[in-house]
Amino acid sequence: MIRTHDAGALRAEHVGQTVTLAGWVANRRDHGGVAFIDLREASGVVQVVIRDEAVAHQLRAEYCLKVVGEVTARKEGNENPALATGAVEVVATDVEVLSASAPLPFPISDRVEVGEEARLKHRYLDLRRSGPHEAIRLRSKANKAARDVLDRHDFVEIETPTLTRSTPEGARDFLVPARLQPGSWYALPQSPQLFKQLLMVAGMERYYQIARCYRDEDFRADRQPEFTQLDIEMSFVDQDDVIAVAEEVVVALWALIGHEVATPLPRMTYAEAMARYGSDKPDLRLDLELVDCTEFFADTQFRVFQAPYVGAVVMPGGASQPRKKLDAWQEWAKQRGAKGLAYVLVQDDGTLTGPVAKNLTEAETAGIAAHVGAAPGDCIFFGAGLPKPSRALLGAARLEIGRRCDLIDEDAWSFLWVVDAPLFEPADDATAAGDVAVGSGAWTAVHHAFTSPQDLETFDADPGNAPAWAYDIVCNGNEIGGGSIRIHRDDVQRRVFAVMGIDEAEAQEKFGFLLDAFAFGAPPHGGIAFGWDRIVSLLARTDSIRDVIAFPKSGGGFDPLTAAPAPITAQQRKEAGVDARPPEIVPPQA
RNA sequence: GGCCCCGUAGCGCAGUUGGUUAGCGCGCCGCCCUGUCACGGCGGAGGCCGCGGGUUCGAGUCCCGUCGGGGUCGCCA
Repeated sequence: MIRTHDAGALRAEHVGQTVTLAGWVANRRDHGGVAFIDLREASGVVQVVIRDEAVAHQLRAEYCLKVVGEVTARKEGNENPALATGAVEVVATDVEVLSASAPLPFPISDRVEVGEEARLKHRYLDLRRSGPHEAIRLRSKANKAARDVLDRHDFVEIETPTLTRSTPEGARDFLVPARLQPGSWYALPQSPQLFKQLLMVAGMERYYQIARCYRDEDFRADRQPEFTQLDIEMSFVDQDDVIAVAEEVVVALWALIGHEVATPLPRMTYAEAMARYGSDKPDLRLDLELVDCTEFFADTQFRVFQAPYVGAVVMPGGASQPRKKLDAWQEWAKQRGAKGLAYVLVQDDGTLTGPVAKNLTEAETAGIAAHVGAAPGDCIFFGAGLPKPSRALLGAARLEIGRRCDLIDEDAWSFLWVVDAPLFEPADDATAAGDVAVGSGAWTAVHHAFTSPQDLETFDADPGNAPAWAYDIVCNGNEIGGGSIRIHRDDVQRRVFAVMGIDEAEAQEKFGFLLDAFAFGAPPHGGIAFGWDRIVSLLARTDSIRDVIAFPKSGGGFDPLTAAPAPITAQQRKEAGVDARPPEIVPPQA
């Protein structure tokens, strides 16, 4: 090592020692006859005193230096309590510039706000800043914590292919041309799902992997085209076994930031989550629930409330909102595709006002505040229509109320399992809401096609009401992981495909290798996958998963650092076989 | 794909109703400075106001288009 000591580790006990340090010029204060350099490296910062003006004068920000000098105690009054090393300084006897630095595109300072575009383009500089730097280190610790837990339980870490077969899962595949078979393509895996099930057939019994996954979908705030899952699969287990292991991982992760997670974590059924919170990932830091008013308004004269579902959510103190704000709520609701957001204001004297109030009968007016738990001064928002979209709107309103009224404790950690999700949902979202008859049998898997029904005998008789062995873990309103018990019998798997409209030939074409494997004594198995980027961003308390990815992509899947994706040469095109014409596919005659 | 917001110096931003030479802070360059720690002082350089078109005597400012970024809904098991 070039250095003998870590700069950030120097303390009073080192006084008198001659040390060699190596690091970067974080800051320089040149006084002419004497100059001070804040030397920064991974361990921290220490002040270096340079008395040779000629040496000090040439130094600039982010020069990489080797410094030889003596650790001395700072004179009384010169200590810097803001620095861990603030009691000492290093008086340089020799300064060597290991590497000069060009003027920086942005300051490497924790005090200065820098735009994301600039940061990502020079991410190697951004990562010199303490915040981004620590986030990446925390991620490494999270990886280790998970590995330690799983290793303790005899899990085997196994890598699965990233060049694989395109399979019709949820999202669009990234495709890679196969040079040796022009016209044929690999797909990058959306997750190691099928491989981990094959590993169970292979008798590995307990598998895990910190796995990169690829999905070619449109961008959203916290989405990256490549992202990471902690992927886990176990044989001979039921739902409780998987949940127990997952909870151990969660406990170890949050211990990294000094938070003790109390287990077992609470559980809630999917149906309950939707009914009480209008979400399959309720944020329980917010103590506010939807109230079902369908029965209450069963005989209402108000046409808007003559609907299969009427629900409400209360905004505490919302009655005093100016008209402008109430109008803004309408805009907010319209932006989410709703017609609007009906509301009633409960005045301090208990009377009801607002456009909806005059449409209510005397009995309704008298009872509604008590029914929804509204106090004088509150605002009651209503959603009416089909249950699914109405609850979704109220669920979103609930969160918006939480934000606007500052009802969410940002320091709290709230975990829960959402269990008993339905196996299928109608494929056509227009019919998804419930009271419209769905005739075609066009069902799609809520979780994925390999999730086991809870009742293996009856699930295909009434697909819309068949519960699955599926479970999601939710933290502060974020789904941080999800899993299921899988189907291990090929006859059950074929019946599930049949409900989804995947016929034998298609099943064989897409998943033949999995179905084949299941023919050879496949063990009962199940697992879970954690959204690793999201989890680390929660631990690091960053807003975006980009902050916990070393080299993230910006919008549109563009990498500002390497400028990928980029055009390829004609020669590359030719060699890759990108333009190869596939043989004519003749559609089978019906 | 729909909607909303933002593109002005290396970075962060201001720029009035459309009106002289487009400003501020930081950074950068030069000089000065022996106890600073976001050191300080003096001086200086640096702008296709994202791009293209239009309106106008005149556009950073108004209009249309386009590109880039961010958010949001759709989508993403």
